[in-house]
Amino acid sequence: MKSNEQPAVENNVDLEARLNDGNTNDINGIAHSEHPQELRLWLRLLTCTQLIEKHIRTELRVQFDTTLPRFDLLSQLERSPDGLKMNELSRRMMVTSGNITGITDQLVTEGLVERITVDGDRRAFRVRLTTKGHTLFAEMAHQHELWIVEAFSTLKDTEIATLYKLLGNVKQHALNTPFEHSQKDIT
Amino acid sequence: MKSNEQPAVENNVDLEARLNDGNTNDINGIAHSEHPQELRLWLRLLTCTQLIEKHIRTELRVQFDTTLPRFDLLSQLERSPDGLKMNELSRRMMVTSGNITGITDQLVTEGLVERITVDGDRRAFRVRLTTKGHTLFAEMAHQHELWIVEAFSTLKDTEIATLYKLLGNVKQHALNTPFEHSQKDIT
DNA sequence: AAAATATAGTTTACACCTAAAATATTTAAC
DNA sequence: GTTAAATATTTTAGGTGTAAACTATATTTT
Repeated sequence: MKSNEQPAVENNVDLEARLNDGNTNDINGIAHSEHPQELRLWLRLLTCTQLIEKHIRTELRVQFDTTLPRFDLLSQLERSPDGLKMNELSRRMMVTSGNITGITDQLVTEGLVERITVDGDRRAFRVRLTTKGHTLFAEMAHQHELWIVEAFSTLKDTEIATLYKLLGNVKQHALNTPFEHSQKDIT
Repeated sequence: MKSNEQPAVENNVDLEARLNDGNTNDINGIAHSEHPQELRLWLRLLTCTQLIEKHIRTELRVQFDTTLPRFDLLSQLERSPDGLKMNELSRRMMVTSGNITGITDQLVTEGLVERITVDGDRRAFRVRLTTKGHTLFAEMAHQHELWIVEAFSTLKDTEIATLYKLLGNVKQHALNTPFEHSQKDIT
């Protein structure tokens, strides 16, 4: 009776399946395809992020009836008592400004943030936490921290530090290597 | 003249902004909030994944006029000459089966995959690469590998191995800790 | 000052993604 | 052998994400 198994989490996660095993290599194709190490790392990075992210999304939905993007936006606002402009939110959250418009609309409807006009620039708004938003975010952030700590509880402090440092290199490299396409060399 | 700066990539990425600096800690609030290390790591992990993923999405769109989910689905099929059932794709890609339906529809329209009936089970389909799909995927996968190798080119082999191993621990921990909610202990 | 450009934000069209309900079929139970 | 439960897939409704077009305001150029 295979009735009550875990729904999807118990299963293998085979994102990492699309890789040559090293055995099944065709004899002449070895030289050109000598980089599966990076591919493996990328798929694992992706899997880790997705697993943790899905967990957080579920908890936010079940416990607070909200979503990750909304939480993230509140999170950005929390340390800016005067609020942030829409384009500043867009930049910090690495999403398009159209997207910020939608999420902000949701949060305004829920009464958690408010749009405030900016003196001297009638195009712009500042988005600011309401009292209700501030209070609610505090609760959520506390829980959120517990989930994250749990997610990495399998690592020692030194290992966390190592991960942090190595990923810092990856991050900087990504930021310094913008796009092949916008590489309009001035030469 | 601040005219032609890089559009968004040159900017700081401030996902990691929502953290106590360690300096600005209120004196009495130190004890309870002693876990920002994990939070920092999480935000950095997220930033790395997002930067690389956005890059890949852009390249796939510009160079091949396709999307990451479609590429991923083709990728899953590539090593299964007989195809995979929808629910198997769903499991491997960690997305809902409804989602697989949509992506498969797209790929069928593009002529890259085909739905094949399964003998003895008229509910199920196997999805299989067409010749066209197989050929096109080979090109894309080659480029994809180059992008990924580039993304991690700042790391030494030993560092890649370290990252891979530590993330393996995180992944296993996430897989072994399903959901607080579905934790129906048999005890 | 008028014209050209840049910027802030919204809207539109479309792809993804989810959870939940609906369909169709298969398997298990009685 | 009919009913009940499980399985495979699709459909539906709604939130999130993008790129590109659009509106309105600011700034720069001439």
